[in-house]
Parts: sequence; C-alpha cells; structure tokens
Amino acid sequence: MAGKKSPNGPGSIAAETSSVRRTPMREFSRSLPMSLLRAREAVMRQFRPSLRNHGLTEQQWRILRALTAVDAIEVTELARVAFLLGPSLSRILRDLEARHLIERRAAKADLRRGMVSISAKGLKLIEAVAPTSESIYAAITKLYGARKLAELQDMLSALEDSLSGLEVAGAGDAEADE
Amino acid sequence: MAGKKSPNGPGSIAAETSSVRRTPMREFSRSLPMSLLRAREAVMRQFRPSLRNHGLTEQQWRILRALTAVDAIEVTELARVAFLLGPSLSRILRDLEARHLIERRAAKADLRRGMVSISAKGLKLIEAVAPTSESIYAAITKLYGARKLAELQDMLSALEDSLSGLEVAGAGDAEADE
DNA sequence: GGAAGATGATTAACATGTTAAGTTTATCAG
DNA sequence: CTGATAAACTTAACATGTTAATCATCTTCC
Repeated sequence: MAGKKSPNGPGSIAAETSSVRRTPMREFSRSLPMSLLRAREAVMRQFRPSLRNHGLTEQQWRILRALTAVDAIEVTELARVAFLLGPSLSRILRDLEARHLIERRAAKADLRRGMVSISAKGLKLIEAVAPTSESIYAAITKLYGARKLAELQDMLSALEDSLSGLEVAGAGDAEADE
Repeated sequence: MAGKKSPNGPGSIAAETSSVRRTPMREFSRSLPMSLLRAREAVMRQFRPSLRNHGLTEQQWRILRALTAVDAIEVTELARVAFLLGPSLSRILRDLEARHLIERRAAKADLRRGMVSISAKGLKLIEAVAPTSESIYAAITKLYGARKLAELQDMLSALEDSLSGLEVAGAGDAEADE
C-alpha cells in the first residue's frame, strides 16, 4: 500500500537494456530540481486531503492564510507573499470573492491598486482547517526532527540567496527548431 | 532590476495595520512547503530560459532526459522516474510523438503497455541542450558549494523517507461547505 | 493640460497538476 | 469459453503555472 512497487518481474524490458546510451550527465533522480520537487510533493501529499475536504486547493489556502496576518493587502504584495504569479492570483481571487471568502476594494489614492482582505466567512473557514493543518505539521516536525527541520530551512534559504544574484544565462542560446 | 523592491513608501496601508488578526500559526513564509517551493523556483528560474529557447518545457525535458538513460521504458515506469502523473505524461507523450522526438510501440507480451523510446531527433535535441544545462548546474554547485549541495540532497531524501510511512490524515475531516 | 511612457491588474492562450471516469486488454473464476 | 475483475493507459474537467498581450490609471515632460 504505502510504497511504490517495483515491477521488475516478468518482461521488464527496460531493466535489461540499461547500458545503451550513456550521455555524460548527472544521474537524473538526484538532480537538485527533482530532489526539491519530490521532497515538496512528499510534504504536500500530507496536507492536500484535509484541504480538499474543506473545498480548498493548496493555493487558495496559501492566499487565505496570508490574509489572516494583515488587515488588508495590495494584490501585488499578496502575490509576493503567497508566491503566486499575477495571473494565477487574479483567477483565484475572482473565485474566492465569488465564494464570499474574501473582500476587495480599490485603493483610495490609486485606483489601479486593489486591496484584498479576508471575510468573516473566510476567517471561519481558516479556523476550521487550521487545527488539522497544525497537527500534520507537528507530526512532520516530530518525525523529521525539529532541529533538522530548522537546519533544512536554513539551507533552503541559503540556496535562494546564492541564486538570487545569478544572471539567467542561455537567454540567447539557440532558437526553437520550428 | 535584480531585487524586488518593497513599496513601503506612500500609502502602504497593509504595513500600518499589522497587529489586527493574530491566528496562532507558524509564520507563513517559513513553512516547509513554501521554503521548498521557493528554493525550487529559484533553481528552475535558471534553467527555464535555456529550455525555452530549445522549445522545451521543464517536464518535456525531464521526459527526454529520462529516456536517454534507457533503450525503451514502459509508460508507467517513465511516470515514476520523471515524477509525473499519468494524465500529464499521456498529454506530453502525445505532443512529443507528434514532434517526432520520441517513438512508441505496444509491448509484445501485453498490448496494454506502451513502450517509449527517444528518437534520433530527440537525442540530437538533448545533446544541443545538455551543455548549457550542465553549465548552469555547475555554476549553481560552485555558488552554493558542492559539499553543501550534497548535504542538502541528503536531507531532502531523508525528509522523503520520514514521510513515506505517514498515513494521510484528515481524510474524514469535514465536508466542503457547499 | 495633454500625449507618451510607466505601473497595477486582468485577460488570453497554452502546458501541466490533480482527481474522476472511460477504454482497451489481461487475468481469473466457474 | 464467458462474464467479472483488475491493470494500464487515456480522456475529461477543472485549477494553476507561465508568458504575452491588453486595459485602466498614473506620472512625466513639454
């Protein structure tokens, strides 16, 4: 049930012919992006069912969660805090507003800016989800170790910092072969 | 250009009213899922432009990359290796096949199973992208430190292992309020 | 003060993530 | 051999990621 089974039994063609093409590359499964992706998925797999039972996606939860910390916030700031791109945020806010979980108004001084805040209904929903969410987080912390978890987050943060100054290379690499 | 600016200047309404609702929760930006998401995005941001210049998305690249290591592989195995869900993989394979970057055939012993392999054109594309990709990876390794990078991957792997035995809780938590 | 350019937000278009349902082929009980 | 069950994909439907284009408002400069 828990682990993925390895179908190496009958007719596993791929396993028999594993020394054919050897491009000199890092092993695929240990590349940094894959490691980060798998780790994150392992974590989110724990949270998704609970969120889903409350009718929320991960991103919708992130937004409501961020809104509980402030009275109101500009859309752009919210995108930064919840780590969502503008277009995604626009769509989600439209949906959350239709469900009366948030409220919107235009900023007085600049009509381009939209101010967003969580509604009473939204707060109530948050309070309904939070206990389970915190419980899961506590279980993860206990399993992995609080100290190790803090260390991991420090290393992730350091990784972000390391890359923040990197100019995106290959911007004139080659053209798509169309 | 490089850093995000913090518009704390005129009319920053959110910043002034920061002590209103205080749900007793972890600080949002330091939650584990967010840390992992941001770190991964910081890494992928380096690769995406180069891939894009070759007409590939991140996932398409993962698939072709995985295919270079084997002669042929079953779809299910490919999904596991490239860490994609079945439906995503189906769509991408359809597209890659239409572009003649991969080849497909049915397994002789079991017509339900599809065997996938990379084409000559696909290999050529891989070889065109690989140098830039490796160069970027090397730059990241140098910036962050090879030792630290290995340590980070070990910790990520350990995190996966820790969570692999966790039963997904909250599966009967509550119903969506519709 | 009005046109040009900058900024905040949304919309458009396409690709993927995610869960559920459908299709085809195997396997198995009777 | 046939109907039921399972397995391997594939499709469907909806939500988000990603980049480009559009819209509305603001700022600037002449």
